[in-house]
Amino acid sequence: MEYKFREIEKKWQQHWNQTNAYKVSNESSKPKFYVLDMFPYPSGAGLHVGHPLGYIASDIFSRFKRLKGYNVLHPMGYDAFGLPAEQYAIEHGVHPAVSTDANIANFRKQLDNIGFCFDWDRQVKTSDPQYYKWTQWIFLQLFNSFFNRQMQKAEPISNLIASFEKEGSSASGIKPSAFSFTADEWKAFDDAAKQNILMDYRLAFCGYGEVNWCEALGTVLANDEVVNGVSERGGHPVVKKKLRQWYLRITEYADRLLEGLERIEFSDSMKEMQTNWIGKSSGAEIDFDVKSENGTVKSLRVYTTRPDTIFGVDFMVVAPELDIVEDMKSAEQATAVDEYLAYVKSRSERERMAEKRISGVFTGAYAINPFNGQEIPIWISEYVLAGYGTGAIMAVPCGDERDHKFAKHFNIPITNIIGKYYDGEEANATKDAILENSDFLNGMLMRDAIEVVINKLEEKGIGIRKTNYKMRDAAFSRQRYWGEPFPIVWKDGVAYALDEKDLPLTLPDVESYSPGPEGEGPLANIGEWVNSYTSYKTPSGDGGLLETNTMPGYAGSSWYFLRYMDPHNTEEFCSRKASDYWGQVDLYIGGTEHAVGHLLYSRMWTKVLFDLGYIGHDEPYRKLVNQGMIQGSSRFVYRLMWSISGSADFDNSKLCSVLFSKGIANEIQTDSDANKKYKNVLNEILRKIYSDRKDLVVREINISQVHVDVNIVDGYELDIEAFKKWRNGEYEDAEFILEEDGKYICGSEVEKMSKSKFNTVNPDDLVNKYGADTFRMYEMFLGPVEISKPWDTKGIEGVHRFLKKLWRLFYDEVKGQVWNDEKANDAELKVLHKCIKKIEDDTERFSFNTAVSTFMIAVNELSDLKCSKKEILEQLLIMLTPYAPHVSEELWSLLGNSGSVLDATFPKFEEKYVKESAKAYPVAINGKTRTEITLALDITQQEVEAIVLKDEVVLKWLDGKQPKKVIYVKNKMINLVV
RNA sequence: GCCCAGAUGGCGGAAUUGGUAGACGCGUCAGACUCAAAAUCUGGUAUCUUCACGGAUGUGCAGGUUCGAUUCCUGUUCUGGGCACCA
Repeated sequence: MEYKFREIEKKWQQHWNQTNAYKVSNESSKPKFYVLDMFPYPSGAGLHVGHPLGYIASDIFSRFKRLKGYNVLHPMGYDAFGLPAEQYAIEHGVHPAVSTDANIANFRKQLDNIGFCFDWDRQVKTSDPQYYKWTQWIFLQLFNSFFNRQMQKAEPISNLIASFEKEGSSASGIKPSAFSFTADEWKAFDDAAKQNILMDYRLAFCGYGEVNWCEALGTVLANDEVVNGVSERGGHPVVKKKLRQWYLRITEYADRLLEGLERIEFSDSMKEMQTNWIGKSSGAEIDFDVKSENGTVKSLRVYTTRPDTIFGVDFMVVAPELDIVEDMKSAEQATAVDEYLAYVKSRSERERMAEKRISGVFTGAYAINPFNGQEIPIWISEYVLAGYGTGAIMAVPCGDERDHKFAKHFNIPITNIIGKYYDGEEANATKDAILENSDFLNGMLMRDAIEVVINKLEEKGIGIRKTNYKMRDAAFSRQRYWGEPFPIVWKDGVAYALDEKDLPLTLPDVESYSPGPEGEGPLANIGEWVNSYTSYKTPSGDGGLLETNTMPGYAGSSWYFLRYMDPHNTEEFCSRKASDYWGQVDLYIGGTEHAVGHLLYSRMWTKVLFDLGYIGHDEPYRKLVNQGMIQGSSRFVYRLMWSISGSADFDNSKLCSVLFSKGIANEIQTDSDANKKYKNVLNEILRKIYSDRKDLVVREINISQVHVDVNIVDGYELDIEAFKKWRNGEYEDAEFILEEDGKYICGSEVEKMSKSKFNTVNPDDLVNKYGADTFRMYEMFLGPVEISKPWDTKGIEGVHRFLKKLWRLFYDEVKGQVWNDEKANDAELKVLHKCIKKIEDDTERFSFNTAVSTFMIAVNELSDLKCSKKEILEQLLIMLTPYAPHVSEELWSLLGNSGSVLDATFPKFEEKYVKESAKAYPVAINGKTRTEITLALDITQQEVEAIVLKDEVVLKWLDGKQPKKVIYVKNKMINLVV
């Protein structure tokens, strides 16, 4: 009886399906455990072997927790809105809903192949109106809330209105705003004025922001679609354009997002990334008087974390896109400024930050140092971004590297305020220097001077203490079709929320996915839809136009973990009872690429829902495990680019492809003799094709490196026959220049796994060849789940062999059943319990690769002991269930068990079976291990010294000398210091 | 440019708290079984050196702390991820 994995896997997948083995109930006496995978986008390319890595890890953990007696929620669904589906629609005319559903069906089939324990009854899809109804509903909660700074929480906007009615704009607990009014004035405002003010406080609000505008395509492009400043498609120029946008006021939650990190188990690096993204800093805002030609700009406000360096300011830098630049420029500098502005407009933020080349222009205006009246030139440069701080900095070259380079480049004189700490060559950002050339700060330690200056600024009324955040409010709209419509109607320039009873506001079908006028989304082209709420009642009258932006990709994924708890609820996004039962996600598995996007947004949404009383916890994920990325290992062939001299009138199309094996290609490029030799070879090939054309000769050998499908390469050796059939026979007539041993060897490189690089490996093929159990275990065996590594299919045989070896402990091909009911002996029990301990520990700490090794060791040892005892094997099967559920269930049932192994109880480790009384200690002399001595575990230091000093090897190394010290660490090692 | 991570045999990796570097698997070499092959089994396999016993070197690179460093510290190189409209 052999291991027929295909039959076994099919049989049990069907069985589990029929018996609803993975159905999870919200009612259970067991403790709950919630395991979640990051929401997948159902891409048209389907799954490659990199995708299931995290799913297998979470599946193992879910099954493990189930064996440990938990009620485990492990759902799966689809983040189905997104750009690729829309792009596909533009190119192929297929409705995104149709292509998305096809992708989902394919995705699902691929997942099912691998045998996951998802409860598919709970599947969600963000593009389903029954789902996005609640995304819109939550948006309305954000729209109808403001952040009460005093309470540090979101509250209904009606509270704010009540405060305004009582106290006007001086109401306590609200953020500073440009609006200033009394309670009476507030009451007298018309609705439009009131709404305008409220918009400044809403957690979801409207503002203006810059987008990548491509005039030629008439559309707004994602950052992804802009490469080197031009559109990816067509290479058209891209400039920045201001458009009305929706935003989420995530900055109000900056401190809560920081504080929450202390209460959740994310890796330190992940917390660091989020902390850095939020970028909290403290310093001061300082107003400088401005002297400019036309005098329209009176002052310039800068933000600095180092007010102590105020006397080291040698120039100012203003973000070029700020409006004041226009008013500050002098007549003489106007042309240079305008040219520079045009340049900056074509630059993306990323390019500006990454730019090493220093650029900038003097505006012709000066700022006045408020303490000593010194005139400071005001420059503009792309390295200062409008979005951070006030968009203007005071540059202190002796203390800041960027400022220093800028000053050196433009020959701006540098004031040294830190004495010997500055060497004239490199800036020094120290806070430990004693200040010089600093007026009233002279002689003061810099770190002390910070406070002194801030106090002085506030006293003189020219500056304030200021906490700043690098994080900006999150842009929350897209000029696209395939996303959630906003439940907003515009009337006379005012945005009004739709009534909850009108949700969902469904996405209309469109004929064309091209953008509307002025960069608006495609919805703007459907007048019928935009006007469909004309009878809608707003407080300022009837009618209005629907918002034509749609929500971004992260809208639906910011709360999906809550919907899984109560996916069919038609009354609420998730009942409080369900969210109280499941609570936080206990284990969240996904890649680090979401470190600062999704993981911050969903944390914010959770906090808002918590503040408003809809859920009982304010952090969505208790523990996060980051899976590494599986990279592709690409293979290359080296193709000749024909270069022929002679008469030009020959038929190019007759030329065949010539492919050099890697070694030959290298040789040709590095060795002139080889080059000559292969020219002759090529000339012979040429003769074969053009027997009548002796005048044609190969001029030079140029070789291009071409990706080849990794699936037709065995290791590095190309399967030439398969290659000839590849790409519809493109290389059918190719000539191959092989290595001496007759092989064609490919080049290789580790790159991102992607279809275009022909380095994707499809899990379906591997499951078909080796089975899901082998595939699952092999993915885990590759290495730690958190680490990125290249995929290599080679080792999968080893894991498959392991499962066959396991099978042979139960059934022999010749003898049939070998398992028996004999009583286990001490050696066998020791193997089992060593295994229990290690599997339990390794699984708990997500060290799945070492767990697989442990299974291998156990099976090897049991094979050596010729142990086929049910007493031992049965326990082993339970432990193996999370990793290889199909074979475990099959053998479990063959052992005569009636219930499913999925519901067995994880074996209990017992110390007494593994207890040792002695240990073979490594003995080192001066830290170098020289021998090994076996000692009892309860031995004393004196006894150790006595025994060790009699050892022959030790005596040889001591060479008659007395050891200075004998270090004995119980259960570890012995070291003699000479 | 900024933030984060990683680097160990021919390859993937192990070493959980500073204590025998290379578990386990792949590959490879030798052997057994076989008419042969596959499958399976047994043994070897970091590098250099030695007939051998053994010795020396060795965890990206350069330093440091320690009786002892893959592990801690400082600097550095390369590779990967993110940088606000891919998801």
